Amino acid sequence: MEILLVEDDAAIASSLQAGLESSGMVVHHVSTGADAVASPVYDIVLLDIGLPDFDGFEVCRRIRAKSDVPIIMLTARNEEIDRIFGLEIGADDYVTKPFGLRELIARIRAVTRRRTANNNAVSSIIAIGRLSIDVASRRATLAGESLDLTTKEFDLLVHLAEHPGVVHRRNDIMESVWDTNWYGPTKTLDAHNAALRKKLNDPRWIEAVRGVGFRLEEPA
Amino acid sequence: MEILLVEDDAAIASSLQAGLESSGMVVHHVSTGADAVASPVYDIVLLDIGLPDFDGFEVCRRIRAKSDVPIIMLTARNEEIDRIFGLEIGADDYVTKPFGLRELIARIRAVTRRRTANNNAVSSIIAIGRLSIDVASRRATLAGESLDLTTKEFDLLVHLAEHPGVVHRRNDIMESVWDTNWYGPTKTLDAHNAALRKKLNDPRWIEAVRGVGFRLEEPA
DNA sequence: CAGGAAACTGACCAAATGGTGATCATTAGG
DNA sequence: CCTAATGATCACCATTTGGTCAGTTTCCTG
Repeated sequence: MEILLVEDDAAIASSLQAGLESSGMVVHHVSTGADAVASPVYDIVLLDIGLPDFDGFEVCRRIRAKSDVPIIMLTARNEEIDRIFGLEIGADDYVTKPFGLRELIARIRAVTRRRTANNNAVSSIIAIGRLSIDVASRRATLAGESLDLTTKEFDLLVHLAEHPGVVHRRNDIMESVWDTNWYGPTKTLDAHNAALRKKLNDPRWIEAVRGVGFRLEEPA
Repeated sequence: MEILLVEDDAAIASSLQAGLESSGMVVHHVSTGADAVASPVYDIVLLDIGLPDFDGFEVCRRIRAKSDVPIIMLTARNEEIDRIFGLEIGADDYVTKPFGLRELIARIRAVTRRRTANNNAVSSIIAIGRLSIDVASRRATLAGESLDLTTKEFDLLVHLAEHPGVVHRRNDIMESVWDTNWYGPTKTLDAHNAALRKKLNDPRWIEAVRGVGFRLEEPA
């Protein structure tokens, strides 16, 4: 865990640095906002609000402009909480002085844990050529354009997209999307398939394999 | 208040245990570092430094690796204080033997009080565009304006905001906010959802995904 | 204890969605 | 080239779902 500590008070900085390093963290210390903005990207930023050159809010904004790194603000007075809040800068958390080292470490862990947890939840994206499907947020885009799909259309697309290029049998699709493996005389699947094809613009996205089922693949 | 007492001297341990229990605390006693590390999490740990297997510093470090529980070190000799300081292990306080029971109890109270007080001063922020939510202090602002939300509205907002952009199923929302996964014919969720939308000014903040649930996202 | 805010509920409505079968088009195989 | 089988398309109808609202109950505060 590599930390960027932005703090102009030398006493506070060295004490924090010692404490954090004894917990196995690597601390890079800078004392001005300019240095902070110019620094490479670390795992997390601890940012004091009272800085000599420009204030912590501005630093926060500039870091955010180029990176998504977690930021914890260190604030001296309680009143500053309201300012943080009002400004709606992109900090992940804040700690008010005086704070214990334990508090701070716990916060660092919490923020990074939250970050990675969120990333995991978002990483359910299927990409097939120009087609991109985010299963968790139930959205699909084609060549950057958002597709407006109904529930069944989306489920059908996901089922096909989970194994692009392979043929899915009608029974399997019915089981996965409609919770029944019975494919009667109805045209339900075909109807939704048709709707999906139309929204994909090019019907070749979904190829019918006669007597078997369907296959999803990017048109040549 | 449940206490984990880590002490290998049987005489000291039983005397401490009796004293603490007469003050209304529940004491779990183990006599080795291995047992201490393997114990579940209690409200506070009293940790003797002179242990038979590995020393108290090591135990402290290992407990810290997995938990944020307050720790008070019990040290026999004054010189050890320096070691505690120098090592900056994550102990919250220490008392030197011999110590009075009254003093120990006072320290326990002080540490736990400090802990909870600090927790109040520390908070975590979820920011989604112009919307900012402070979960701990239960406040939300939109474009700098404070939002006046009811309990359920706030809980609902937090649940959605923890994963912005992803679709939350009605069942999941009910479970998280209402402690029931049953979504009957009632319109409870919809009613609160409507109220929240109104307070967010723009109904597009919360998008309904038909047949599935809801998604929170900043309107374009 | 009274008043008011919050929470819950069920009825109602409008719109989106899904299912159906008739009909048309295409393909495979003889 | 013909036919049977399969897939595609379309319009229509029933159902489901979400949004709104008003009325009632519950809870909290002064």
